[in-house]
Amino acid sequence: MFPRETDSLSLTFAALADPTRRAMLARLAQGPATVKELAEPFTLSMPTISKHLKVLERAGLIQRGREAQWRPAQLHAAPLREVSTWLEDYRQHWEANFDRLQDYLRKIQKGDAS
Amino acid sequence: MFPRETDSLSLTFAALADPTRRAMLARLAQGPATVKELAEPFTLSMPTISKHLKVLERAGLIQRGREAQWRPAQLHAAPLREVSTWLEDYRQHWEANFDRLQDYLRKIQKGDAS
DNA sequence: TTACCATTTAGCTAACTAGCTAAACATGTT
DNA sequence: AACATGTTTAGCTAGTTAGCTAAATGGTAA
Repeated sequence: MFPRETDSLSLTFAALADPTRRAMLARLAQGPATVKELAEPFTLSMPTISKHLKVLERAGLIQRGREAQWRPAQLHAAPLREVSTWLEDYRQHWEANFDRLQDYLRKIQKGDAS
Repeated sequence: MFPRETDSLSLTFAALADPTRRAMLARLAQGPATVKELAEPFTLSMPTISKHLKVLERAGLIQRGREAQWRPAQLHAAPLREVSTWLEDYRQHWEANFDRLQDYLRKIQKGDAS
């Protein structure tokens, strides 16, 4: 009904929410690759691969070049820094038994001294 | 056509790919809250809020309790640790001009000495 | 029991996504 | 010019998502 969210973080998270695309990024972390090279590990059709690349490109996670009939892709990790920054606010919540500590604090706050 | 991905990381990223849900997590980082409290900052209907909570719960990002007619939610940050671990492999790619360095390395590798 | 408050379920719509095949486009080779 | 290779576009289908309203459920309080 309403246009879907297009804020940068949402675009990035959505792009990362697919194992095929994450595998592509992992490959590109090793260096640039052509579409054919990126498609090689999968049983997907080329158009499907092409679409995945579009999603990554729209999220700013890859940049594409032109070399003869090839359209090499390379990783552009800047959006991942945003993700990392976002995550930092939650680090204390997952580190070192924090959840159990929280539970304890909540319990004593309710007056349960056991 | 095929069932959609259900691996843990994909579920987590998909849950995070929505600003409403991220705002809910930010609120829950301050402590548990009821559905009504979580809904308060938004103009969304209660059923819509309820659905967002389901998505967060399915991703394991929140846990829910029962207290009389309330169903309080609390943050469960464990899945975010997975995200953090996944991200680490890419840290070098976004840090300190790394992209520009990569460009330079690629250029000299192609024999362009300029 | 009735009323009220918090929350979820049912059922709908519009938009988006991931996949496909077939066809088109782009570039280099013969 | 014709061909081969790499990649994208067009157009389809099935399934998912985010929103809504109306109705049902669960629990407390009169």
